[in-house]
Amino acid sequence: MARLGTSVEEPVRQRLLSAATRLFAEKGFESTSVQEIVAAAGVTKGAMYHYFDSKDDLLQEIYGRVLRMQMDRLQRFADGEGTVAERLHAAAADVINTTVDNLDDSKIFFRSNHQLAPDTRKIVRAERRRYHERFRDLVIEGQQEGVFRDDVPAEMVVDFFFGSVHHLGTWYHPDGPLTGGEVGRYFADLLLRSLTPAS
Amino acid sequence: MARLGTSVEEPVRQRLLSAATRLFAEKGFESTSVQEIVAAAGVTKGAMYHYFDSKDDLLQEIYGRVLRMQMDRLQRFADGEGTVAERLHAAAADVINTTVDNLDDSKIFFRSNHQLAPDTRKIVRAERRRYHERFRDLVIEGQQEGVFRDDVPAEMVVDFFFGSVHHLGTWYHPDGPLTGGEVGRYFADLLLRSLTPAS
DNA sequence: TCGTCTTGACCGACCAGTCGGTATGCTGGT
DNA sequence: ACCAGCATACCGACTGGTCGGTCAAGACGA
Repeated sequence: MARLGTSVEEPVRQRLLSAATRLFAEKGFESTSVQEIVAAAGVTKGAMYHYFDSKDDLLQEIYGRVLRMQMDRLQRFADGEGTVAERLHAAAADVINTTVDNLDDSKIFFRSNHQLAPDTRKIVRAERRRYHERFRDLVIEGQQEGVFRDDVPAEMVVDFFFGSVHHLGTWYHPDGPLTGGEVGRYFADLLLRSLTPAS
Repeated sequence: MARLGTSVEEPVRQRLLSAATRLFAEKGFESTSVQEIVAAAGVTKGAMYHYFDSKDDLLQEIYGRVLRMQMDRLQRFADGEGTVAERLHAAAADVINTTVDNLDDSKIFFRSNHQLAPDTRKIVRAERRRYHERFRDLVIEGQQEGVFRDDVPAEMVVDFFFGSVHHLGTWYHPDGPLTGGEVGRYFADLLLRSLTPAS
């Protein structure tokens, strides 16, 4: 069933994931009941528990999706062509863009950490650390080349920048005056300038 | 009651507020039951509902406290002495310091917005906007004087910086290697440098 | 005795998750 | 061509338990 191109309807599993993402982002994980999720997806509880082990399982699925996407995109830009400054700028602007394009995912990702099962939380944290380290290595690379100032630890720079990314879910509205690309360019500019050595 | 310096024990109201703050920060508002709060404060539910209207009332009280403190401190630095660059640097470093010193408050403040009653949320948002605007005005002042670069909107700079503040609750640990003062200095440096005009 | 403070049993609502059952359709033996 | 056997997909009433909040009654200082 559901042969390519023949089915207009999303499969049930996907509908559940979409509904859960929207609701978790809007009202938070704890304030969303399973009943609401299945109602939004147009199925019953039984169907949900057929596809997922638990409500937490839905959340884990969302985390996995976000982690995979973030890492993929960072790799692509960090290992790309150009000077280290160009690569850092491109990677930074892309993170903002991706975050803005998947705002619901990002809201959940940054706000629901403490709802994860301890084991899952450990995995997420480890994955997240690898991600930050890849970003940090770009900064260190620039510092060693002498094109970035090195009187602030690279870790600090990364935490500084990712704060801004994290924060996007709080203030950015897709129907506001700014596109994701614009915010991405501004923020990447600010990051690069804060790294410009004194002349 | 509770005359200054005479009572060794914190009054019940204060104990409840402290316990709620600690628990909300640790496990989140929705995952903390009233039962746990009153147990941690060493009183019963009845006592709590004598001092507070509801669980939400506790949260509102915490928000009010944070809002008042933030605004007070910003005013003091923004209206202080020195060049605009010095004042912005001092204000920025102070926000970080205050956030780190009251990490539980900050975690709650930045994570529990969507649990607020709609009316309260409106008030909090308005107060928060006034706060951001005061900060933004400092940036604009520097841009008009020509000591800050003005090719990035001041609002963007403020959102960029407060993201980093917001984010502190996620990664900063009081018993880690960095003091709040150090983080404050680093972040304020990064902010000021990102505003340095091309020479 | 009056008002403030505190108690703890209790309430109805709601929650995540379970379970017995049904419908559908594929598979392979005849 | 047929049917028995079985797996997948789904249903929705139900359960055990927790939740925020209430209330009548007591404790106690003024």
